[in-house]
Amino acid sequence: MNYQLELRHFIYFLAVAEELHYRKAAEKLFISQPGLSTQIKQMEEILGTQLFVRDKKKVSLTPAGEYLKKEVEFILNHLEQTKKQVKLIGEGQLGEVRIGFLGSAMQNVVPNLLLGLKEKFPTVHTTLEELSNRAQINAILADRLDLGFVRLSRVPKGLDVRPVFEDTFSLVLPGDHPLDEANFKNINQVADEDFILFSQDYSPMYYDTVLSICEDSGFVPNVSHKSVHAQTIFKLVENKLGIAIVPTTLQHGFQMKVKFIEMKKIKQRAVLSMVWKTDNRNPALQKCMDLLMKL
Amino acid sequence: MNYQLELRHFIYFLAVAEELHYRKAAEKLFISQPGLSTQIKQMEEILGTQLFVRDKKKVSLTPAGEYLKKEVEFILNHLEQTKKQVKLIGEGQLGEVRIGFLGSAMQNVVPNLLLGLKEKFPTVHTTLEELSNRAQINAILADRLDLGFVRLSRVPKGLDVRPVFEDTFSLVLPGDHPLDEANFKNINQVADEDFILFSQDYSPMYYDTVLSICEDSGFVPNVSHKSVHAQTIFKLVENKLGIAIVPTTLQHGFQMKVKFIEMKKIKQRAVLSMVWKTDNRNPALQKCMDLLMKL
DNA sequence: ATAATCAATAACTATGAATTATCAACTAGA
DNA sequence: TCTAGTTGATAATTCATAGTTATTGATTAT
Repeated sequence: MNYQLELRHFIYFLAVAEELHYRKAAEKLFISQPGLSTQIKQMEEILGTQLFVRDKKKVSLTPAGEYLKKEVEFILNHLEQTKKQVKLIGEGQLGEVRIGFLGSAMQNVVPNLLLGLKEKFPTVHTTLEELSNRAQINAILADRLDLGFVRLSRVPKGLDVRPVFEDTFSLVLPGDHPLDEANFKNINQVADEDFILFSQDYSPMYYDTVLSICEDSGFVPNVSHKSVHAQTIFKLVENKLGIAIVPTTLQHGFQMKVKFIEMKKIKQRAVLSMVWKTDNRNPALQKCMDLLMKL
Repeated sequence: MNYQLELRHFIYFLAVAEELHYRKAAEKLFISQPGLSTQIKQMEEILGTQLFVRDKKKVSLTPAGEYLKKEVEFILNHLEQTKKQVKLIGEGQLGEVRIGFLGSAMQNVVPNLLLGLKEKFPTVHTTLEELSNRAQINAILADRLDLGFVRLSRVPKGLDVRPVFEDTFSLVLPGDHPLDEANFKNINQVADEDFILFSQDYSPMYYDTVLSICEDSGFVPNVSHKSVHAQTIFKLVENKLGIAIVPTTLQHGFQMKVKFIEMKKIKQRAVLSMVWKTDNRNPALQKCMDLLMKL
């Protein structure tokens, strides 16, 4: 005698409220009329209110039933929507991917990913945050980020990495520097200059790589300044406070009195990788990764 | 294996989503852990989506589950509200009463009813419509009105009537008419004047009653004008186009150069009755009627 | 190792939804 | 005023399945 309301009740109720006829409603529901009768009666008992008036030969709604009908229509409709949404999210057709990236990834990889997402999965939303390598790794481990774009060769256990973009390095020189594309041969030519590099803790891999480039040429660079922003580095070069070595694509999007000399011959590459938590179950992330494989 | 989603599923789901722990959730729900496990699994099957990730020693929500949790919270909350509302409407504590009335009922009975409702059942709303006797009867029969205030002695089958207010009749005379409260004795004194009365089809009972008043005095009135609005009748009297006989309380609320002489001695009374459909199940109407019994 | 704790699985029980069969109340034709 | 044919409500029964107990396998902690 202490029953609970169930969706079944609502569906049955709505059928009767629409047909105002038990037998016809029962037929529509593919159940027997007595079953329907008892369920409606039970429902009235649960709610503590008469919902239908069964008068001589005709069924009609009470005001409470009238009210409930509207509500049930809303609830069942809302439910149907919810079911669809849940399914879509489960399939990764819908949802959110939280992306972190190094500033240098914004030149190329991240915009392409966003464009691809917009085209193939327009219902997948993204949040973007520019973060250092370390900050991205921490955020991913703490489940505050789904996907990161970093320059690291090794990542903590539980995370997966995969290179997505390889870039040559370019020398960054003041606009009026004697060296140019034509007379540049070897990085030894600038061995005595001051160097401006990205900070180690912003991207140790980059730092190590640049040092190894110099090492391969037989000198140790004199690092006078370190920074975390390309903008700052270029500004320092422009003001003749030193020269820099940066990933080639970084040059796009800045308007500075500096010149870039791409060093195609040196073997080191600036590798941008994506990182994610191995057990991340965000289905929208899967769609993202599929897309990145193709870029 | 073709199950239906039920509210039970939602309640179970929410418990697990909150506890993120099957055994604890099951305890909270007073069911066994295996039962809970199978129900959640079934739910995931119905929705076609994983809702929880059961990893080494810890349960967590998938994005789809995260979304569903919010929706379920909303739905269950909305449902609880609805249940309460339905109960209240069933008890007549809430709802709407559609009232029709003759203009003359607005002087006294209807305002008192509204005041009483506001005090005792502030959640019962009303809609008001000034309508003729006939229009009210039709509207009540067609279920467009719950309650009417009419001047009729007989009503069609299926409707109930009950007098709610008895009023004496008053003579309405131009302001400068020789007759007044002091020298008035008998309606015979105005037997030769022109009479202005409410139209028969607006209220046949009133019409008959006025005629019977005259008849009792031994004359047949000369009816020069008929109208449906007190305002019009008073205006005509003011302009000396005739005199009128109206229910006494009608005089309130008008500012006219007319004088009223209450005829307490004549036996006829202007009876205002309430009418309603015998089988009207609007519980808010019951509250209305209870109130009117006490007025 | 051992014990403890997690969720999942298997076999079983028992609740109660749904069925069939029937009834009582009413309507509409002969 | 008889049927015959509606209507929804009851009663007895069947049967699906939610929920139970008992157990397992996997993992963690001591």
